[in-house]
Amino acid sequence: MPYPSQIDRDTIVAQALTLVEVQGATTLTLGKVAAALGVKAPSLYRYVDSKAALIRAVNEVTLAQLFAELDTATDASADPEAQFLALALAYRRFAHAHPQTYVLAFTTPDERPDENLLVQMVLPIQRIMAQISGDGQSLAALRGALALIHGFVMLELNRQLQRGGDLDLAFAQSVSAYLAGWRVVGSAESEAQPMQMQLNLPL
Amino acid sequence: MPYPSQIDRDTIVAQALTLVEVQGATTLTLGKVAAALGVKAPSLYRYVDSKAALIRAVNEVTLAQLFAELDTATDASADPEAQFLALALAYRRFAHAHPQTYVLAFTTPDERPDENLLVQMVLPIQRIMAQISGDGQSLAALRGALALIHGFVMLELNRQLQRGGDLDLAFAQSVSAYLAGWRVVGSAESEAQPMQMQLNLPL
DNA sequence: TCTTCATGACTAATAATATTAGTTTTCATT
DNA sequence: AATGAAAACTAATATTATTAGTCATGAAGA
Repeated sequence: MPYPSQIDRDTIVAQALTLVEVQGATTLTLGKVAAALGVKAPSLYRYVDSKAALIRAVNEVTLAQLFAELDTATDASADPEAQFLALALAYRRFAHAHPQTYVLAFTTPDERPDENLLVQMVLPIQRIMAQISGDGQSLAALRGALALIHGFVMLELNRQLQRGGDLDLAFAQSVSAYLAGWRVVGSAESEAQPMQMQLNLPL
Repeated sequence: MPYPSQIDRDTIVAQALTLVEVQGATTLTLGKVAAALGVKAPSLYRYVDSKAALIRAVNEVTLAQLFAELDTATDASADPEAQFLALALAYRRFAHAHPQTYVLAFTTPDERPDENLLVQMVLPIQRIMAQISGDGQSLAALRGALALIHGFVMLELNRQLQRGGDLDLAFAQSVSAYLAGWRVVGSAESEAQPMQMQLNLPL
């Protein structure tokens, strides 16, 4: 039974994603993807423009999955802070469950996914953030929140938090502290303070 | 004048670093590094074990530079919060000045630099953080601070903060908010709250 | 001065991959 | 049964990293 292997683009992307998660992104090769599908490497080119395009597709699937998880984690009944923390924890849980593909999606210098996907992903978090901080500040607060969550996860996944201690607790505490801080700033509606500090600095 | 080009390891690493910063990390090739030094690729192997080792060396230089900048930015006379913000701004300024090498140093999945270097880099920030948050929490607070700063910078460098607005301000505000939040948590010395929230969540 | 030898560069060769070009198999449709 | 498109294949090319073995240089000792 020679030829008819009958693969399609989605299967290829799914297989590549699995291989990345299992063997790491750096060792991914078109040959391996093809072999896993019972096919030779050049056959993939009928469905995928290049290895770069394949990685881009993998990254888009990863983001879509993360997006779906965040959607699942939203619970409109809870108060905004609890909702936000729930989203942060769901986000981190996803990254822990898919470390290789998460890192790949957010660090591939070129084959970054479509920006619209990122915007979409952030919607649940943004909605909630607008409730916590003042409207004028909500974009800044959102950016900092993403930075904190993404940064924490990246440091963890890159094994740069190796001095023991309870990382779950540190994450929850840091996110809580960040929220508490914006609550203060938001209610005082003083954006003068950070501005001033910025100008006071050396360098 | 044939052979004696006389290169050495430091020169090679410096040249590689320059090429990364100018042309990007993905297009770095041993051939280019060698050519820039008036030499052929195999000659590099007398000084460097492999391309991976070269990248590791580049990453260590990058971290050492960042470390030095942070040291310069510390001003013991200022109050802890101003000091911290100064460090955060210096950190971000470095990342903006060396985007390619910064990203490379923190995202190369394998050729990550020696962990001791990371610990060293963090010392100035850690010293100050211990003054701001309670001692018991200082490690957690430090981790969150690094996450926020590193995460913000990574999102910027990966062009994932594209919706306009004043990024300088957002950064300063977010760092300030984070600090303010820990001041609250620290003074209330209640670590029960985030703990509890963590357990209250859906999922 | 001549020889020798280590150093440091070189050329040539190998292996792994991505990618392209051209060929063959299969199978549905005439 | 013949044909033609679809989908796989094999063969070939280009780029790199890496290794093996060769040659030039200049200092140290005869």
